[in-house]
Amino acid sequence: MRSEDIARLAGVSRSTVSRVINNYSNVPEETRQRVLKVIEEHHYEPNTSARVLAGKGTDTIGLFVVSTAERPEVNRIYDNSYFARFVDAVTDHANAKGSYVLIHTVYSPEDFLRVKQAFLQKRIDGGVIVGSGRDPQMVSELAELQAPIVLIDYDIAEIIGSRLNKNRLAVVNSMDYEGTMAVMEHLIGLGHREIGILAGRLDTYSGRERFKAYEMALQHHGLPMREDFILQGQFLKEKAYAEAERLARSDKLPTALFCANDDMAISALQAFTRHGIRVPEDISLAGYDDVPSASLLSPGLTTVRLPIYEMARAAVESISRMQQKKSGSSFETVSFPAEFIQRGSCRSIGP
Amino acid sequence: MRSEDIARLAGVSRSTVSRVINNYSNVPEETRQRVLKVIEEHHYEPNTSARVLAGKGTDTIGLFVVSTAERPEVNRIYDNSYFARFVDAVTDHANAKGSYVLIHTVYSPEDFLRVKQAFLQKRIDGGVIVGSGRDPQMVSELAELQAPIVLIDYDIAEIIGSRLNKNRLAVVNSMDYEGTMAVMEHLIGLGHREIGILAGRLDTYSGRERFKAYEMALQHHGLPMREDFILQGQFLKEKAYAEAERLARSDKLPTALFCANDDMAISALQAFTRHGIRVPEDISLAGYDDVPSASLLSPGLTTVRLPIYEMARAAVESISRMQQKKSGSSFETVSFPAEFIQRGSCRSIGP
DNA sequence: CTGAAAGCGCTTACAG
DNA sequence: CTGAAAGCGCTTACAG
Repeated sequence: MRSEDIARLAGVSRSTVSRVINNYSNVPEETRQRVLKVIEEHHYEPNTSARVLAGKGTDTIGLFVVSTAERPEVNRIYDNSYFARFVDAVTDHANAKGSYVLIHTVYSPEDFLRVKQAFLQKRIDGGVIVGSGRDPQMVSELAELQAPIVLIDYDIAEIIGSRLNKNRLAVVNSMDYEGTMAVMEHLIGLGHREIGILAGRLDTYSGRERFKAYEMALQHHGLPMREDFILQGQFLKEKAYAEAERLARSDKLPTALFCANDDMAISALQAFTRHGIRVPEDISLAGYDDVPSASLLSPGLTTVRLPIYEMARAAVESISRMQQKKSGSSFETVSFPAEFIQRGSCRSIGP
Repeated sequence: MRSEDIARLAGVSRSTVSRVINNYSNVPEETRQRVLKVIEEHHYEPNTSARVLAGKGTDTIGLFVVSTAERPEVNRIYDNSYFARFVDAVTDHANAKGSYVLIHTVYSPEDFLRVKQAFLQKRIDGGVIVGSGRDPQMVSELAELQAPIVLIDYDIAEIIGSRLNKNRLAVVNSMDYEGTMAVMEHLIGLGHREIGILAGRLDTYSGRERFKAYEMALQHHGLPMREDFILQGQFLKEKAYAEAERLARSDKLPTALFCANDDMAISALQAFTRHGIRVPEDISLAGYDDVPSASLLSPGLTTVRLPIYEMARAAVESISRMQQKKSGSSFETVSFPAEFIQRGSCRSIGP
């Protein structure tokens, strides 16, 4: 069934059918109703490819999850609490406002080609990129696409300082520095002076911010920063487990360990438990993100809630806003506050 | 940049450009290379809408998550461990074989209209439906679409028995009955004779199968089935919490409670803990699905691993297979075994 | 208010 | 081996 069939059945031209579909005002109510009736009766839906080819939007936003560090042979985004939640949140917001979401994950250069293709082949009206990390090459290639793009968790300074095309580009972050600061102040307030960190990927904006805040907090309070208390977990569960295990086997434990995300904190907890180190009795533990499991552990994990839902909403809204304004170079940026969440995994240590 | 530009630059016609893009064999190597070179240099990508309109596939599969029972005003798929994992798994498999995934969730009739539109508007080559439950109306509307469709977790008998168009329709399930049986046998083997159930949605295939197996196991072993030990949780966390709480307050507890999914088991655990009922000392608890949190709880949750990854792979492969064969009515169906996983939440009770 | 016509950017018989 | 042309199903100036 094509618009031509509808036109014939309703006794009008294809032009008129198109006008009622696209809500043109200059169609008499009587005609509109007649056409609408035929459309309904035949469950007619206009072919999207034809509409897009004729100049309409796709009503689809792309969502691209970049995770080049993981091993492609294993489960891909599957099992990564952080990414999975972004996918869900973006989908929810986009669907709620009537857009479809086109998803592709990126684990390899070929995968990245697929995201560029999604734009170049005009499959989407704009795209949200999660996890571009510190890949200026990737970001500049995306910016050249000239399509509405939202980067989630990306260093704004890097964009401002670059020769990047900032036209129709937006960045959505959360306040990782402040969030981490809250954890550190909490720990220090509880009397901890030997605080370690299980750091995330430092080629990631959030990874760097969380690390910086850790350093700053120690420095601010005149606390020592010990090399052996700095573990590189790279936001990966296995890596974090190995690092925590290494710490567990060493002769000296910090009294508290801040983990740059919950997945790593949970891995650390498992490693500690396996080595007979109790949380929080022997070591206090804090995470970041507030994944669903965080509240289920015993003790509950003290952490920071990452405002994923709000960030996803901002990203989706940003895309449609940028899509509206064809002209001018808009460069939006938002940063959402994160909420410190105190549970039982950190204890007070007396003097 | 359009194919015409490439043609001009390469000194050939659009026909030839199209032939090299589509890998026609009758293009001399020399010509092919010349065209390819121009394409590369200009980062040319053919417009998908035009290709589709001219008869090519969309290289996109739809993924539709139906969850009409939840309240739409709250977070949507976000926070539902089961659905989120399917989304991830299907995306991974589809992306790995070069397909995009178009997602839309369904919480209302309007949302369902959007999934039908995805087919009718020719946005996708086929679709995977998760959670259609026992909605014959929905399923028959989908079947009429005549597009490759895979139903996940749907009663095959209902399709066989119906006048449904089974052309290019497939069903992917897991062996819920057997999986539940394994849990029940385990419980009974541990000496439990008073076993309750926190049931899932009975308008869902898996919900019914798990309930049936529960009944059958009791019956087979001559154990009583007590009304007050049958709780309706509907696969919903809050509902499960409330029901578990009601049980906790009653004067008589079963010695073991089988929960039709892990989310509900976790809710029950929380409710019990809140009421001073210990697991497994006061009551043994088992779940289903093996969500990531299941192994993190203390005690670890005894459960059944739902083979989501394998099911997703089968669904994706099924779509492409059905898409190939244009002719004949194919009706595929697969059911994956589920694996019983013993952890610490069920204890042996002596005679 | 409305229709004929051009155009969107491809693909693929068809003819040579 | 290759090009001209028709066709995919819409939308939107344009003219009336």
